[in-house]
Amino acid sequence: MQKQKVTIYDVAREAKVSMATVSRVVNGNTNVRQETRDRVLAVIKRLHYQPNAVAQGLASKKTTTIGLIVPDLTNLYFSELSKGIDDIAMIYKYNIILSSIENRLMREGDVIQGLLNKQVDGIIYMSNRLSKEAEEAFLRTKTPVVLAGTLDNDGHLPSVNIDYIKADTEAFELMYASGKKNIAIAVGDSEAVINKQHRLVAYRRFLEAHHLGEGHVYRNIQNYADGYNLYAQLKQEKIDGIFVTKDLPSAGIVNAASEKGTKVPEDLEIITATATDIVKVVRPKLTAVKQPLYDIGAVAMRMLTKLMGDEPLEDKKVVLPYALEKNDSTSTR
Amino acid sequence: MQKQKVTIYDVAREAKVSMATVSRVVNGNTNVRQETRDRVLAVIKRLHYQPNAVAQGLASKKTTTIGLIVPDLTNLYFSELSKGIDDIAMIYKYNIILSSIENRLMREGDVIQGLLNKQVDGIIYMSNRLSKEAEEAFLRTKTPVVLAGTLDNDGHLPSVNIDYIKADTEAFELMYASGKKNIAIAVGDSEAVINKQHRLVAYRRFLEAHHLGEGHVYRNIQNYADGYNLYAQLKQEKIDGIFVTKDLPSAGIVNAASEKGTKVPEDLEIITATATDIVKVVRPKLTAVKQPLYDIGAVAMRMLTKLMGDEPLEDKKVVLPYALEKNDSTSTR
DNA sequence: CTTAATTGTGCAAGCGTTTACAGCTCATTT
DNA sequence: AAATGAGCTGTAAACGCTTGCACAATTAAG
Repeated sequence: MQKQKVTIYDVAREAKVSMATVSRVVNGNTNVRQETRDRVLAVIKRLHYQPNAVAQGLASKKTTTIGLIVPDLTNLYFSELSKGIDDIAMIYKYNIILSSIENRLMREGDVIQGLLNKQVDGIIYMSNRLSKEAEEAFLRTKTPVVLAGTLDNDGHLPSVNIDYIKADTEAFELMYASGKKNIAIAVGDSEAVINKQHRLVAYRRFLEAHHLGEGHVYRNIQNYADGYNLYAQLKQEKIDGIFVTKDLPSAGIVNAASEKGTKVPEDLEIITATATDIVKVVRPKLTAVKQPLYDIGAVAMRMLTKLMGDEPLEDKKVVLPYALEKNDSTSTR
Repeated sequence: MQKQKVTIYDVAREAKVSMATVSRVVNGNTNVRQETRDRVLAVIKRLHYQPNAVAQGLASKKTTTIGLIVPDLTNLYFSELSKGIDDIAMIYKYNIILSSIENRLMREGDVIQGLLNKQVDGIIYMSNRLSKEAEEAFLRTKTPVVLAGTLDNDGHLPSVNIDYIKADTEAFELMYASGKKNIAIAVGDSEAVINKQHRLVAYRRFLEAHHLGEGHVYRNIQNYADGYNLYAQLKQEKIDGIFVTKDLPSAGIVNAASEKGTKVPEDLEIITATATDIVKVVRPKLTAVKQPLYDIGAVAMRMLTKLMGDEPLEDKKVVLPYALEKNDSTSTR
């Protein structure tokens, strides 16, 4: 990169004003005579002047950039969230630095430190699991942080979610209502806060409420193949209803069941916790908890803009409504 | 943001050296005595000094940040590409500024200018369609640009792709070989370079080669519903084979066909141009062109690092191999 | 033991902005 | 007519770092 072509200084010289005045014009400061403003704007246009955001960042200590921490973009759950974040960020003219924490090339703490070094004005974090080092880094820094579709253990950090316990309970009860008695749950990362402290808790409470015994918890069910392969075990353990936290494994189960002659929903009901496009592609269509992913992202970003602008937050923990979308993998009765 | 806690100046004072030396240590410059280096490193550690990347950027004119322009992250095609880019970027310690150009809140030229103002060291652009204003902006700037899974009209910009004409032809021939005579094509944006100058050209050539007449081109087939609704028309026009550029519409067609009693692949064969997870979820499984999306992204990013480091490029246009994955939506014979 | 070459280190001038603060010009008030 | 104050504009000091240049210290060569 060579020396910048046109700087604020060039504009100042051409417009016969000081850099300060040019800066004021660029930043929309009102304390500039209309006539002067017009002259400066004309020069800016003529010279194609564009402010150097890095220099602005250094001088003003604001970069209008936020960090977005995400485990896996190819997961529709996170990409939908990202879209909501991105749209609101664009409205408020923030750029997003994307930081993937999926591959273990870099420690999560270093990723966050890198963002902080770039002087981001704020951070949005999403992951099934808030790592200890991330949590510590967040509590240490003064840079605002919001969790989107993610929960921390002690609830210190601002976050946006749905009521997972309520949603899951509703799902379990739906299957129970159609007569299923051997209802299981399949989760991805069983140590993730959402699973450990919400989904699995809901499951246990459900079992107790109806005296259904120990139940069946399947862990580490992450992708299509995991679901497909899980089917054999479900059959063996005579599972007649299952709640699956991820969309792809749900599709795997359904497809395996269809191939092996198990009727869905008559012999096996399935509800998935994340309604994505997958849900309508697979046959039978999956009954699913429809999370307002886009909105979760959008609200999280809006919260972050408030925090970055030192505005007060009404609620630190925002809970958005969900819907249980009844399709063909549960009985319609 | 308050004034930075620990600056290079603090470290210099504590270590009894000049800022210049601290800077050299931080940047791994070899011209520092081991003893001095150790002393400085010790102080850095003790004070938890972290360099301010914005100041570094201003002084060095390098931000170790690249811009990534993408139309829609929830599209698996782009998120797979992004993953490849991200991984390589991380290896080379570049951060990624994500810029979505899907919503029309901002003109594409402004998005690019914003990236340039942030002094990104390079840009990777992906989109079905390289807009005129983007192309002009790219040719004007000295900042290196690489296209990933995208083509420009005149081939001036470095890019990474597969041979679409070859892949599509292979797909058409596969259907022709199983006896289909009324083969159609369904594209998303028919004005996109890839479609207009590659896929549709391949289609026309195929028709001519086998004297199949005018053929049928369906345009603007973008999502699941578009595909689902297209089925009626296919039936009416007695289409017996179709090549679809996107994955979700393909699934829509298959599902509609199954519901309406059309047998796939006996009565209707379908090949999709982009093999994503969707392909294996839908039944029958879709025959698909498997593009090496991750690799396209990775290679594009690697090319960009070379351009940013002023290294020479062996090839300006990289063409990666693809595979035609034969599944159940084409006859196995 | 001088002289030349090779490190190692500091000085200070940037990089392109923002932003107190001060000062100047006029209109308004007394 | 002097004083007050509002509205504009300029001066210059940051912001935190890199880097060319000069010079000191060390080592190698003659």
